[in-house]
Amino acid sequence: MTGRTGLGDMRSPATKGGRRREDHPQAPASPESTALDLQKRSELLWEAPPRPSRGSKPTMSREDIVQAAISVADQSGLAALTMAAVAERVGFTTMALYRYFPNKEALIDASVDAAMGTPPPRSGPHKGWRQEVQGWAYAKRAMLCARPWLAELPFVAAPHGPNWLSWHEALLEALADTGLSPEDLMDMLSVVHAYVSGASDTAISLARARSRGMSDELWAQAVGRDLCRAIHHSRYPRLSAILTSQSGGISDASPLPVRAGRPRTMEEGFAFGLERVLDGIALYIDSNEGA
Amino acid sequence: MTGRTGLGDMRSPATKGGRRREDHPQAPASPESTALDLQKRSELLWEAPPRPSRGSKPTMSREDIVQAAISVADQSGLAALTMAAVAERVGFTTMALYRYFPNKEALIDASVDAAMGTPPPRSGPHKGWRQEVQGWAYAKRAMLCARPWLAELPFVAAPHGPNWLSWHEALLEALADTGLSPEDLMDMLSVVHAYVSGASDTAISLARARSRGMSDELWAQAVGRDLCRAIHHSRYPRLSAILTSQSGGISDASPLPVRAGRPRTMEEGFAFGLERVLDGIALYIDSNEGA
DNA sequence: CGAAACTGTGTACAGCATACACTATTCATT
DNA sequence: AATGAATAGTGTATGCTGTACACAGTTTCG
Repeated sequence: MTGRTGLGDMRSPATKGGRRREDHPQAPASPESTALDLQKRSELLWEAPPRPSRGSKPTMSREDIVQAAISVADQSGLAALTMAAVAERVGFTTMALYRYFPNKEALIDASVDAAMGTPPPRSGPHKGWRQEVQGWAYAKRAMLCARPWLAELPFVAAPHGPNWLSWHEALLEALADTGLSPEDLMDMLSVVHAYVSGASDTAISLARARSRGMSDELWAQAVGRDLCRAIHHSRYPRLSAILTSQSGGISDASPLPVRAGRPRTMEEGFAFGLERVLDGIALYIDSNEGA
Repeated sequence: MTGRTGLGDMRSPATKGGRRREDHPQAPASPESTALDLQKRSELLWEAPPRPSRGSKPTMSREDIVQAAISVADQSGLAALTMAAVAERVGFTTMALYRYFPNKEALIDASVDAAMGTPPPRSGPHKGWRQEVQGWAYAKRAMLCARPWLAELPFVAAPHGPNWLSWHEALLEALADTGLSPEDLMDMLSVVHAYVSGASDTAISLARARSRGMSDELWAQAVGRDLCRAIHHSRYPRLSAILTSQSGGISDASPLPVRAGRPRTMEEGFAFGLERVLDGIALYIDSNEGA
């Protein structure tokens, strides 16, 4: 959900430029072709095509290209992640990349999974589900903030690569000692995942602004400004009341989420929310234990 | 967070095409210019420029253009939302749009806020925070699923328009009888918002697939396929165990989130998670009441 | 009336993903 | 060793994109 900034054009349903022999002008992509696309993408992500025996050897590996793509996105954001930019980084012409990936979408699929990495391994023994889930949540949030461009890509549910699965595996491991049924486990996984994703949006946005050279103060100011418009509108009585409720209200430079009184940092807000979510999960686990 | 599909190129940090007089080749956009951009965008969203007295009257209103943009995105997705497509819809040449909005970003800012609409008004009296928040959550989820392209835009925290604020206002109203402090209210708002956003990603992705003409079965199949790859990998023992845990494991056509045994629908999964979150919030409210 | 300010049009352009034709390379088969 | 097929990377061209700029027509103020 939610606000947005720099974004490069990605993953068009129909191919973007170029010609397409059988493109019906307005057809919304036939179900079959779309489904096949998803399958192809998934296969490309999971199955390395066999190295052909004939012909000259490739200079680079797919992994090299992916690393180049990631470093471009890390340095300059998703909008800068163009085939030309990646090609230049590896010392290729643009078209050479198409020997490694059939299109930009496939390259991004691979880059996303690689950039996600794997969750940090647990150091000691299992410390109990609550602490383990907390650790997972912070790790995931940190990963997203470290590569804010990952969150700029719209969710399509598929394809999901090896690393994506490994984050899920880790969360299931964190929940190992809860004694929940498989169905409940999957649901809990969804809850935690949903909260962490949703709650990280703001931090990710800040990370993005930072990487574009914007100071934290400037960013907070920009975000606070919109919120503060509520103050002068009768349409937002409660928001207005909260924003003016304490200590002289909100200065223009107040951090976001804007808070009167003792200001809480974004991290504190995340931790606070996570505690609520974990409390709710704990309640369910406890009530289940007797059964 | 999350997977992804068709997406149109949007909101580049530096303007996309065209020339830019003072474009330093690699400059990451100076802090000042970025901040000014955000301020300009916010102003465009909130302040209607005064109608000039001289010159011919505009044929359309900004609102007309926005509606055209929304209907293009509704019908054909975000990738199809191009200046040319919008112009054609209103019967203009492409360039005429620039008399109404300085650039595509501004048009999208306005379209996003308009498309978000306002939360449905409460019909009866306040039914207690829990039920009210629940209603809000379902309304927001429904809104996002109805316009899945909204969730394809990456979050930038700013600018936030009038309707965006109105959703927040409504959530605060739902929380009115909790007796929470302003700071706690804002945090609770963040928690609920985060869960709803994050937990709707999958449903939104399905909605997007649907609007592209993909059947639910096909979509579920595509999503399930990746998950099921875990089964054959020793790297994902827990995921694998869950997926094979019951009733012959997961068929290729199983719905997502994939669940063994009694399958739960996506909506049930959302409801389940929401209950956990609300439980956690309730716990906090109750423990606060004594204090 | 005429100048100023505005509206919508036409044209131009750089950047994008990518189709296609090409040369150079390297192995498998003879 | 010689030959031919499959491959790697290059070069060029195309359609689409957002948008700068110059223009023609319209309206209103001085």
